Amino acid sequence: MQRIDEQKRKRILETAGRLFAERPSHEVRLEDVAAEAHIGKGTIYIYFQSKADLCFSLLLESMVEVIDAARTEAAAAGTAPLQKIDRLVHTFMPFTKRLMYLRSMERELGLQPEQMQALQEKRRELLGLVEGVLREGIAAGEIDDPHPDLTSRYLLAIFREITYFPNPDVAPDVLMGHILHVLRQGILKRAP
Amino acid sequence: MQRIDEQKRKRILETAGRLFAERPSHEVRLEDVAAEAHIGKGTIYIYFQSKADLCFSLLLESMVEVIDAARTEAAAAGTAPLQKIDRLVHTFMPFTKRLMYLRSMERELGLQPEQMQALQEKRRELLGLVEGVLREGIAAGEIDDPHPDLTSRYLLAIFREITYFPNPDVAPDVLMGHILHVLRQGILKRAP
Amino acid sequence: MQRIDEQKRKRILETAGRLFAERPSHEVRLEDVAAEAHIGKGTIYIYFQSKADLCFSLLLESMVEVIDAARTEAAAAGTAPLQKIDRLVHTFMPFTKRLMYLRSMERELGLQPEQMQALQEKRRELLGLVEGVLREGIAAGEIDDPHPDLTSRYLLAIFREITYFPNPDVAPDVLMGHILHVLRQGILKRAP
Amino acid sequence: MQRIDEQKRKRILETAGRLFAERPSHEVRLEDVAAEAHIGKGTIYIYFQSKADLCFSLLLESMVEVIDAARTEAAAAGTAPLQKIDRLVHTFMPFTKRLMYLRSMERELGLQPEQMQALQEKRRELLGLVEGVLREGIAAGEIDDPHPDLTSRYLLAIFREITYFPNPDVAPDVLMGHILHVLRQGILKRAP
DNA sequence: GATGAATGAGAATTCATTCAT
DNA sequence: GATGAATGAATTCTCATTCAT
Repeated sequence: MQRIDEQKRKRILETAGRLFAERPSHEVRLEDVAAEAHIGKGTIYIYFQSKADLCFSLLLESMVEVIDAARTEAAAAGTAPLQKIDRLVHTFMPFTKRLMYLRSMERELGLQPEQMQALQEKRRELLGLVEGVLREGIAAGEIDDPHPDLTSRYLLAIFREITYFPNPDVAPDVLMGHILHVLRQGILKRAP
Repeated sequence: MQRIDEQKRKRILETAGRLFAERPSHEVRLEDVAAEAHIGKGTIYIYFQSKADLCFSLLLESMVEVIDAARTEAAAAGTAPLQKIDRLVHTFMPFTKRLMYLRSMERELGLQPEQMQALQEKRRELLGLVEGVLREGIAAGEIDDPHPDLTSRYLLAIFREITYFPNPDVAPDVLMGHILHVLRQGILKRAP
Repeated sequence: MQRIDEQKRKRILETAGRLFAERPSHEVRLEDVAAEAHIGKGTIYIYFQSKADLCFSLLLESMVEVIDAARTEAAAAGTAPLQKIDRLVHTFMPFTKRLMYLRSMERELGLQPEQMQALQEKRRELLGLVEGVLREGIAAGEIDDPHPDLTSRYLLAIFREITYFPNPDVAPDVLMGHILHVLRQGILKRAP
Repeated sequence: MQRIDEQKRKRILETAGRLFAERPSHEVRLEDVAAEAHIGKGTIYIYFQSKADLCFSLLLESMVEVIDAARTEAAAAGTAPLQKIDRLVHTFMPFTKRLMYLRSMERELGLQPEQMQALQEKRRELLGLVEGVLREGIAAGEIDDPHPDLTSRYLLAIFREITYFPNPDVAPDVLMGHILHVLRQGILKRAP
């Protein structure tokens, strides 16, 4: 008698994550996931209730991971706020990329309201981390932002955009540098 | 594919646009489009080669429309650059909203490379308009932005984000005002 | 443009009837029905909403047919009641045989309450015909039965039984003759 | 197939009997049976070769039980034949009810010919008991029935019918009384 | 040109059965 | 012997596309 194997659950999730990163969820057949994970099709249904549940789990657990990683970065002491933002973003990127398709299909998954809420909460948590960094800067007198909640959303939006539609002509460093530049001083010319 | 009745073609496109705005493309059956447009299912295939082609056409022609509208705004003389940006964005919004689902499904459509390129080009044109406004401001000495090409992308990303995930707690005006605020002076506290 | 073809609907129903007569409904794949009817699998779904709906329609329309046929027999004037019963039964037999499997699977079909009721009603109608013949006999002073409603049920039960489990050792005529014999005088010996 | 624990085998059979009495066999998963019997799913396969074999065993052993019980009733001396019939029927009822679904699915089970024969034989045995009672009555000059073999089938058919489709409007006693009434004197009016 | 009936490829899910532990 | 995790065959229904009318 084999035991329910957390390892196997992880393996399914990883495999699914890989495939869902390559193509939209409704083009990924669970049969493919099973084949890639070297398990039987039915096995997936032992660990997940349905395809939607698999997607949801993948989404949620990925967010938990990224939030954990980000929290560590955000907690690092003695760093300038904008630098922290920089770090956070670099933490987000691989996750953002991997979940690209899944995120955009969230509506199609037919998730339960409580699942939607769980995701929503994670999203808020993530935004909260960025916002927190901004607020720290405000508290420290280093940042002047009347709406750090909105700014954090812009930041994530920008990161998503440049992750989903990467521009090969512009090096990521240049990009990131420029974002910080805009954050730092805006784009309005000011008198010397 | 005959092109007899341009009116009918438009009607199909409009109807499809409406339905694709409500739900993801693979949940919109061509039968629904036909029914709503009061035509036969087969008729769609007279005007479009396939469902993907219909989506592509919708996407492309919508972008042409929005670009036209935006070009007019961008050409309006005697307006401050950031104000023009504001105007542009208001022009984009309804289109962005309508194409929300379609955009995020672009990859699933299985478009031909030349179709992808056509869309890419339109996108660049749109970004170019925003970038142009920024460059005008730079030329006029009103704006100081080393990468107006990147800034224009940020702007569109932010507009997309706030369109896709609207936050009912923050009035659009506050939002827009804050975006412009950030653009204007960044978020870094500066000595008085 | 082909028209919705009542002929085709009938053909599907007939084909299905044939297959459902041979084996239990859940062993009959709609694909088989389609193949036998020389139509595409999807065509069935044009004429019927689901497999259950097909089964229901088959059941209901067969009952309508048999009731029609039986009504004619029952209306035939100038026949002795027990002879009428004999006739009715001969009318039922082929239908009973054909619907054998379907009847016994009715519960599995997951029919809608209103569908159940429709069938129930037809069943009552059928029983009512037999009961009616008995009541006629009662009215004519030829029959003495305190519960013709129950007797009609027994009759149908017997017919079903001998149809479902035919006994090759006993000729149908002998069987039928014996049933009528029992109905006529019971099985209790009486003094001469 | 080992036969270690006869207790366990019985428990499985009982549990299965309970579930098969509630819903058709193909809606009863062996997993359910195992769960209800508080054993592992695999254990069933130690005692039975397959689901069909389990059903067959249930059917056969239930019939053995009912035949045993009925034999006792039939052997009771000094009772009028029709009264014995009445008793027999009351013995059958719970079994008939419990096997309702299984009986009607017999054909789906894909039983081996020898299994079919075994069941057939039990069925004959059961009918034989009823027939025996009738023959006793004939021998005793109390009954006048040229075909007690057929009459016994009618009786069982009627019992099955009223068990499968019970009519809440008619009390079982009335029903049974009427059946005996018909057996006693038929339904033909006779001159006084 | 227009239509909508016909088609059939395609995918999620279930569950009897097996077999490693 | 007992278990239950693993397996994969099997089937319904959907919908883009075709084509007879």
